[in-house]
Amino acid sequence: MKIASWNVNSVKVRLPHLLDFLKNAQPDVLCLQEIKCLADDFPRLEVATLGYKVEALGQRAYNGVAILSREPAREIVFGLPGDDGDDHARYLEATFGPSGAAVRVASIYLPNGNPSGTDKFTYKLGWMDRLNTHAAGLLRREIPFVLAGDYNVCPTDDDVYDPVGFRDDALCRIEARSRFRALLYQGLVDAYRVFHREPHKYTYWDYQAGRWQRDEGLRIDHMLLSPHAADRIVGCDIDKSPRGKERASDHTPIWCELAG
DNA sequence: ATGACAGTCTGCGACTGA
Repeated sequence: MKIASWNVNSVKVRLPHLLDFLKNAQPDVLCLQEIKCLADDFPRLEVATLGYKVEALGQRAYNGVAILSREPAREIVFGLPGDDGDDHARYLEATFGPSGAAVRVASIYLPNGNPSGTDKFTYKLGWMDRLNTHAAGLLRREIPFVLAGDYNVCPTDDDVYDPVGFRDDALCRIEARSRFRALLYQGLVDAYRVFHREPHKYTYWDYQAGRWQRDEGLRIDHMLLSPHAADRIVGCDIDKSPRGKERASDHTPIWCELAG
């Protein structure tokens, strides 16, 4: 099962690139973030022509997550549990694959949290605490799962082109990094690091100041695997080709492949 | 450095993102 994740920064604008990616990468499951539209406005017919079904949690103008899949999603959860007052469309989770090799997959769009020291930063940290609590519940069920998406966290200085300049950025603050590590300490595996040890590999490059051309980016899109899912991993990589296109998203896809 | 870039709607400027 090939699972991919991509912050498309508007699914309407990125539709041609999305269709190209589905044709080229052929994922079984694709998690999307920042679709920036209502679920009813997702271009379902266009992706259906390529054989993909859509589950989406959207909102007007901002945020919004979706999961595309060849086979229908089961047992869908809309929204990250733990705060009934949270109305941001940032979390969608469902089960995919045959019952003998089922995988629970979540598409997550973790809050950015900038500027640090504001209510936005507090919201980010609270969201990460809820994600840790939710992951603990998933682990107790002993179902293989993959938490895929835009975490808005650079786990270490190796994941930032300018660690000094980003020292006080919400993406690099110790409060965010410690909560990301808490996910790892629960037993989750950073799929990319299973296969790639080298520093300065990125999934995001700012539109400004020629960051893409200079390869000055951030590694903030991650696929965290439960131990049972990690047992099955046979590959993981960042696909840089969509970022180089005209009118690209500022993020590029990451994917992993699980046996079975 | 008042900045850059890109998306959305409140729309031809303001807000958000990372």
